Amino acid sequence: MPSIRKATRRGERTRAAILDAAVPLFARHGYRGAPLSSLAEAARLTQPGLLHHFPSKEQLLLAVLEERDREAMRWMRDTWFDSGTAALRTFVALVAHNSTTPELVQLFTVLVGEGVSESHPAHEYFAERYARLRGNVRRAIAQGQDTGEFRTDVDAGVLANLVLAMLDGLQIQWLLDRDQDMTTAFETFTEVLLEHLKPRD
Amino acid sequence: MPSIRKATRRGERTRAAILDAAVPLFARHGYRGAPLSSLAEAARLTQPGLLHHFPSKEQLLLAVLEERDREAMRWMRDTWFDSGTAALRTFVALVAHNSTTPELVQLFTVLVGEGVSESHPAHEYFAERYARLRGNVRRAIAQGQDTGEFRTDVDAGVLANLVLAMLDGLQIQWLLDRDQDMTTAFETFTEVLLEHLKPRD
DNA sequence: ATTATCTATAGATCTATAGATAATGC
DNA sequence: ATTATCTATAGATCTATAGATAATGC
Repeated sequence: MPSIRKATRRGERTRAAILDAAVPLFARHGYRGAPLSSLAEAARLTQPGLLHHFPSKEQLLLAVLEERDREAMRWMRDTWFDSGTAALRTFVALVAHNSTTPELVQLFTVLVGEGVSESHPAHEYFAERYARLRGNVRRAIAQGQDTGEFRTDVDAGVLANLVLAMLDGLQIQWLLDRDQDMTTAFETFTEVLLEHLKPRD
Repeated sequence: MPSIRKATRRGERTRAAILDAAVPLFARHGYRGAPLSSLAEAARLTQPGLLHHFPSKEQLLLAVLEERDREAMRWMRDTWFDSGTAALRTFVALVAHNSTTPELVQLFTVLVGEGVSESHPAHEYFAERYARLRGNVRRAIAQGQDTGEFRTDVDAGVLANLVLAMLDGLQIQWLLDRDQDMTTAFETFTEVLLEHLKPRD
């Protein structure tokens, strides 16, 4: 309290409120389907009021993605790198966790779909995000291979592709029909994969 | 020629031209990102000229999806139902085929992403499409289980989810980075799955 | 004094309709 | 005669800017 400058200056609070308010709207309607006016209204501001904090809609989108990505990363920090098996099983826990936050799942699914378009402001962002995630997963699997935990005659990069693809694909189906249980499905996938990865004699 | 009424009445040709011209634009920019004016221009019409054939942009979108779905279905008709193994391997061939038509892959990936939003005009369409595809895949696997080709202690419905999810997920990664070879990846997945499905002693 | 927020509005763009003109095909 | 296409435009909506007013915090 004494030496720390009051951290909640008004601007910071408003900025955070805008980022929070934008999540459900971008999730429900996508970037192109959510007008600035509705984003501002959700944050209890006028539209120029919002633009005082984010100079354009594009920059707001990127700020939302970075903010939510940072939070998602925090969730699974540290857990990964004990063993390859533990790393893969952590993804099952991640999927189970995601089932409790449909809004965030929808945010990323809707935006990555839009973002496949090269003309979309988050196209580069998603390309880089996947490259990074793929690298993380690949390294976890390669480490399991190095320690003799996993068989070595399979390409860790390809397996990383499969893991990420399964996450995204199951989310799509779940969002289109909540009866499709993505946790059970991903659990099955993970066990099939781990069985396959057992070193052969 | 004699009794068949001239099949290419002008209206039908224009309608087909509109549907064809819409594919690359919806693929590149999504439904919300592709204005009617650009769709009309690509079909060499004015905007009201286009709306003479499709009374609204929504109806045009649905017509495009149904048209392209019909074509995609034609591609893999009949092949499926010989054996469960053949059915699953057919999907590998489908992925290889898809690699040659990035525009169509992008069309469906971008639109299904947008379509996850309940406010999107194709939301219902995609929900039904996935239910139908899932049923088809599930039946192929269940048939393999009935004939003793596959082990029976796994849920065919869950496996159908996995197969469709993998298709979609790999497409996303491929579209974001064409270096990600989805055919090899899907082939690996299929072999892992088939190995797992071998009946145990 | 500086930062946040608002009112007002420019300027572009978007879907859809009305009604006139041109082309087509029985 | 019917269908296709066009011109013109209504009416809504969208992003962003200019400039005035209100609130905040050293």
